Amino acid sequence: MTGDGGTAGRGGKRRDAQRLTPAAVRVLETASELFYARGIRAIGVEAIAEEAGVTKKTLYDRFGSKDELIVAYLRARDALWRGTLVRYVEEQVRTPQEKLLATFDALRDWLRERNPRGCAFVNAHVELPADHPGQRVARDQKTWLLGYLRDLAAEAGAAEPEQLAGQLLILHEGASISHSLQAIPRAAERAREMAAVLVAQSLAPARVTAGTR
Amino acid sequence: MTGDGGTAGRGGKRRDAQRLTPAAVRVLETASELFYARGIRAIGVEAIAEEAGVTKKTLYDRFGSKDELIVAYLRARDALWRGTLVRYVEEQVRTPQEKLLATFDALRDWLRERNPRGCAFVNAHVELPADHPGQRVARDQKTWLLGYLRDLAAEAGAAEPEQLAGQLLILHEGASISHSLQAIPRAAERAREMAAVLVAQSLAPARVTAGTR
DNA sequence: AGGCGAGTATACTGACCGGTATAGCTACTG
DNA sequence: CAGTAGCTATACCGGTCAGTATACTCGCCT
Repeated sequence: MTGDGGTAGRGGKRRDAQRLTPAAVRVLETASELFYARGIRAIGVEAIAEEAGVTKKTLYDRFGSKDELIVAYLRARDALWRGTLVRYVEEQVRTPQEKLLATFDALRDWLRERNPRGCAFVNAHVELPADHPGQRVARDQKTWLLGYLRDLAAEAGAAEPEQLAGQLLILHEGASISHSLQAIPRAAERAREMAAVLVAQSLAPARVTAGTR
Repeated sequence: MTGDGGTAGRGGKRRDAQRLTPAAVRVLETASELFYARGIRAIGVEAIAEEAGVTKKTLYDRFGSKDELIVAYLRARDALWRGTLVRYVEEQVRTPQEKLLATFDALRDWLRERNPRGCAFVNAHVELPADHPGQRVARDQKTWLLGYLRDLAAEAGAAEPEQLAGQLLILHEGASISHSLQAIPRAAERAREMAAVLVAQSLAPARVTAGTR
């Protein structure tokens, strides 16, 4: 027993929903699909409720408002991608620098499988107003990824992990968008090729020195 | 010569508005600012008309519908960015490979000056439904940029211009998005650094004898 | 036994938004 | 001089959408 039980002493009505009811799970799953596939602003709560086989009342009882549902959607997606990425990277025995490159393999699979519209956080950032709580989730996601890449870069012995991580993040975002726009075939693979060059360069004492400064 | 992107209107109706009336110019300028700054879906025609000092009737007389106004906005922005980029690249005497890198300097200035929300076409692509006519304008923009980069790459004597152009496009998009998300400071500069490495590598492979023509 | 959490069903409100209608004004031009 | 292009002003329509209200059912847990 977590002991948190609802001993009525609390005035505030908490709806944080750590544990979701079955209906809430369906709502969240449906919302995730529709928000991602057709855009957050483009889809209404009515459509979500209907598609989830739930009444609007239930939706509002569980999530409080569309804005909160949006945040829940982004958080769920955040957790999903983090898990997928880290699992992919750690899955096999790899050298640290192979791990850095493996993040692009993970991205390739992720985009290929069921994410034609690119990064949900970038999309949310574009769609939502600047002061929407979802913006924070989106930024946190990028901050986390940057940190993860930095850690891997440091582990690999990069000369300047922070800088390399920044470069790789740009490649991730660029590949994601280019895929979504269908501007370039196999964008993730191309980003990986670039990453390979940069990682190699960052690990080898400067030789090329393209330094136009 | 880049095969120009085309965008030739097929069997267009009237109201193509090559020459805009003074009121139409104000509407388009206002719409451009508001659509870009706050999002296409977030802003209504009423707000645009009011801000432009124009009645809704005039707006509809000139542009027909919000969708057509959106297309006009995207086309105008397309022309603006193409002009700015090409002018920047051709402005000074540069070697072909300096031109490739200069596109990132142009991007840096563009983002720094008045475009904190990144690429308007990426934003439009995210905001608009898949079958919206604006999607075509957005894709054409990317196709043009890819072609422009390919031509510069070929001019510079890159081993595989198409491939290099694709890489550089990914870098452009990645820098743009990273800037917009404020995930990385000086994203365009970092993208330029990466581009420098890739360009150097693309020109140097298999002892090219560096025929600096 | 009974209370409550979770849910269904349906109807409703209030705001906003894209687009239309009507009426009138001014300046140019054939 | 009359017609028309370009414009203002205002009111209105129909639809959509977030969110609320009411009333009722079912099953679990004290």
